[in-house]
Amino acid sequence: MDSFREKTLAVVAQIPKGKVATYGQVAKLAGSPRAARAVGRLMSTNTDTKNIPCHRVVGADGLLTGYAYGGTLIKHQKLQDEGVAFSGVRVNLSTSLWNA
DNA sequence: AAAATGACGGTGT
DNA sequence: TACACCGCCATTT
Repeated sequence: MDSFREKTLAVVAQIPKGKVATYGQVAKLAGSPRAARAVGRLMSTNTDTKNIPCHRVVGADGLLTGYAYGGTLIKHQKLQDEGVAFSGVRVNLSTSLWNA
């Protein structure tokens, strides 16, 4: 499928370890700069956690959201374990934002 | 085919 | 700075 969801999943799969991307960034790379919502929806419905590191996708301000596997706590834990810098409850985008 | 939903984002109050 | 509302896009029912 060449659907937007396939592209989105592909983009997320390209996020390097120790880095994170915002929904808006992923959506933009997928081909629709305003499809941040669509991206999040796809993650929640598909939960391709085995193939897609959705835990590396955070909000525009670095705030962790959702994560259908075990909540934001697991997401936060995984990111931190990968070397992502955290600023309290949110990711330090200044140092851990994925620069495509 | 149409309406509703959702892990967002930006702006306004 | 915090809360609320509207707008955007794609998927699902």
